[in-house]
Amino acid sequence: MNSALPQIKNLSIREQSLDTLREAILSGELKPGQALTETDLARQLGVSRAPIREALRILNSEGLAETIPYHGTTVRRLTKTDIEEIYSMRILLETYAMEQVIQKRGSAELQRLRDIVDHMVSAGDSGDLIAVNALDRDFHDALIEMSGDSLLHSMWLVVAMKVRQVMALVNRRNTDLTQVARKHFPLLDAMEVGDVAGAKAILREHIATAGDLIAEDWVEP
Amino acid sequence: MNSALPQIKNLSIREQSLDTLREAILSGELKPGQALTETDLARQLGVSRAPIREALRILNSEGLAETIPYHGTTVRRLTKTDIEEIYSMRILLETYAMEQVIQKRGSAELQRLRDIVDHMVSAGDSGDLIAVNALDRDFHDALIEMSGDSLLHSMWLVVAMKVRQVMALVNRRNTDLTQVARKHFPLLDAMEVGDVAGAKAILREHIATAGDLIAEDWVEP
DNA sequence: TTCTATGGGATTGTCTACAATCTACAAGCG
DNA sequence: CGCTTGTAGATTGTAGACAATCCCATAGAA
Repeated sequence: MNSALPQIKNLSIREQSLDTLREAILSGELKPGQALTETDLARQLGVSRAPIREALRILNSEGLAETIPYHGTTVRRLTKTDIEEIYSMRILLETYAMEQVIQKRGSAELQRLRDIVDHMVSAGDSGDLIAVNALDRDFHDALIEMSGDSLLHSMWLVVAMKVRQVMALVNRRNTDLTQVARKHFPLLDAMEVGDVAGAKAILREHIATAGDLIAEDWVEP
Repeated sequence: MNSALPQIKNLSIREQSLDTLREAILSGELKPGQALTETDLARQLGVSRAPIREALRILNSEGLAETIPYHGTTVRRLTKTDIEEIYSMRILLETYAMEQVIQKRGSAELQRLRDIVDHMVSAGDSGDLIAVNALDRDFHDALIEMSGDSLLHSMWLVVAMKVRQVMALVNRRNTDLTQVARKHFPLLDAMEVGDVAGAKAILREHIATAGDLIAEDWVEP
């Protein structure tokens, strides 16, 4: 049978709640320190507390929420140190992934990355900040995914979520969008010729710069 | 007040269940693939299903269990690829931690590590396999902890759990205990003189060897 | 005034019952 | 005989009620 019908997915209320809450946290809609009261959330989403509680337990172990027994759950606060640690971890995980990718020497992989960067440049030239950010995420996600390491991937998900949250919370200074995207080209070139050390250095600097800019003017409430 | 009384901790049933189940998985008592039926677990532990469910959700996001909707939860299976990825991640996280520790140049830190190794050597000479393993864990945990990076620490916990599980499941060949402990000395020496590259190489080889031995004769059920 | 109980209100923790869904196997149909 | 369809049993998913705990304001005593 060759059906073109779309998959019907009946996600549990727990999963839907989890997705909703996580998205709200990562987009900055729910701010650090904000209370996540089970009863309120249940009422707002029109469900009972049970699935909400299970979703909160998951957010807890993902490091996005924090629960004090009999007191309440809140969106986890982010200190300047947290930001620095997040970006250090990014460097560690991404440079490792990149090394794996380079050693595979797959031309298809590199082409995929080039395509993403090309799109990013276009978006940058048209001043589409949202698209640039989305494609930048795609680029780094692709790098991890192409490493083929599923444990790395699962750990990356945790870090990438925190990165998204930080990006959503920071007052983004007017960066030169046309430049941001083009910064990826030297990286691609180094990867192309199999220059592991060079590529790692570029990537490290690339991420560290972004992290420093954010950590620099990070204000905690 | 300077009381020597032990802390009274009123852990929730969820936490107690979580600890119990996690310990059972990590010790190999609950084997990969084994069913974790909520009703059964609740009956065995003498509690209701609600806290059990929450504990299972946590085990899921820790990667120790796997749930198929309306079908059941099982202890996550471990493939040979999983083992390799776990040990690769160990190398990545531990070498990073070590670099941070070396750059701190703290003599207290190094002394603490030396103490652990000394104890390990004693335990090895008396043929106490359990103690050697525990102290080896202590050594690597200490390394991570001394890095002072809390994000690194939280990610390490996940990996360290998997390592424990793997160690518990593998048929340990008769390794020379008196040798195992002493292998740590070159590492300490390199750290002492601030030889980052050397120390990293030793540590990498140290972990990779252990991982290869296990991955080599890994049999999946 | 300052310290110490004590009560109220809010929140989470737990339990039980019921609903929804899945798998496997058997019954019906061509 | 082969395929579809229905049904039973097991398991998870959800709901709502009740219990336990914590924080804070408030009243009272030294």
